[in-house]
Amino acid sequence: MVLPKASRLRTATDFSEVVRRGRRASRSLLTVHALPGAAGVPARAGLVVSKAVGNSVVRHRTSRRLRHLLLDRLAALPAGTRVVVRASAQSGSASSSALAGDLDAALGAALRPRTPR
RNA sequence: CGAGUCGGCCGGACGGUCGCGGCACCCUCCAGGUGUCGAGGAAAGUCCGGGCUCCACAGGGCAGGGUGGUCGGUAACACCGACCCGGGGUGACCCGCGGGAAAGUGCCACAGAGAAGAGACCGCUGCCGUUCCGCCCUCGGGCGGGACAGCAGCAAGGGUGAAACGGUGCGGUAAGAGCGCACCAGCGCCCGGGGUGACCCGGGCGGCUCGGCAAACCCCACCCGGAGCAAGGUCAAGAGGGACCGGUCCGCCGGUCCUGCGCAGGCGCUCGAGGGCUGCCCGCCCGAUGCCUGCGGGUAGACCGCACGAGGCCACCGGCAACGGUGGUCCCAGAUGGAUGGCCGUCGCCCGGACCCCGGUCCGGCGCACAGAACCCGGCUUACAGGCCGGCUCGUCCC
Repeated sequence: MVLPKASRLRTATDFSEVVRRGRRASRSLLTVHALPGAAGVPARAGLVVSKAVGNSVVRHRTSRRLRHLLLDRLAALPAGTRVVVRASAQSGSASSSALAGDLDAALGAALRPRTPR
């Protein structure tokens, strides 16, 4: 999809594990699933952009935008964390800056410990 | 110059910055570095045709499907070219699911009397009768005209319809009719000429005349085996079982190697289960550590296929053309949770508004199409903001 090979989720097992067991946080344009993992391996991420988002051209443009946004943020995540970002139906018509806002907000919420303070 | 017609092409440009994938080289591999390449005319719809792969060979008949003017082009086609025929246009040119309706069956709504060897509603004509009017009269009647009823004849005219069983004229008749004749149209047959052919041109004869739908069944000619790159192949892994080694609290735990899942039921091993050759029949092939069913469990990874090809460009030659031949030259995406990009700026184009000496300036705009390769080619079809170029035709004006 996206990033350097080492930073991608590449198997269906990875995806279903993160989506099922990870912490979830939603904003209007997207949903973030995050699952902490063992230190030592780099953080990895994957995208889910369904047909609801639009036709092939729209889907690819959306995932490219999300990919570049994700790339900037991946280094800041705790090592071993696995993240799945799901684009919502409205994301197809959203600008990059709007996507960035929602991504930051959702990522922050998903990474916060389950019992804050 | 205006109007039109046909065809070809482009489909944002430049810069900054941060990134991704393939290949080559450097480096011991990874990482990293350098260089280089990286979406479309439709990549789309997946509608045809092929290459390629597997099904033993890719067989016969029936069924089924497809194509449908002719001659070419091609690997092939439902595609392309030229031509023929029919229709439209002054013309360039356009349109066409373009074999057979005289082999058979069927259908032809509504309207209409009648819709295929049909029909008689209005109408036209004759005969007979009733009745009315006019005239003549030797008062018995006669002649002429109208209306109505019956019988018979007709199909010219009206009317219905998308379509009504040839058209015009003359003869003919009670009225008419291809009933007869002339010419024309159509159909069939024959002869001559031209063309590879569809077909065209000319002449003669015939009976007079025959409707449309084949994207209704059907008939004729020709073509078609099936599945598809998740094709197909190599390797790894795996549940279970076995052997060995080590540890042990004697329950077991860990490691290495070999094999490549277990259980139940059924059918079979040349007198053959089952499978393959699309369906059926024939014919044929494979076939025993096998096949089928149920239950439980495991693996869902890597590589090859996979990008040098019916390839692009240029020149010359052959051909009206589609296209072919020869020579030169170039290497041009290859991902696999899926690269080919994100953000910013300048310019260009478009839309709206304002100013303004009709051409510019300024401001605003989430305005700049359709759309993203997935085994590869040849087509078709569909979508598309805006723009460029050329051929030809008609009209007008000037030389």
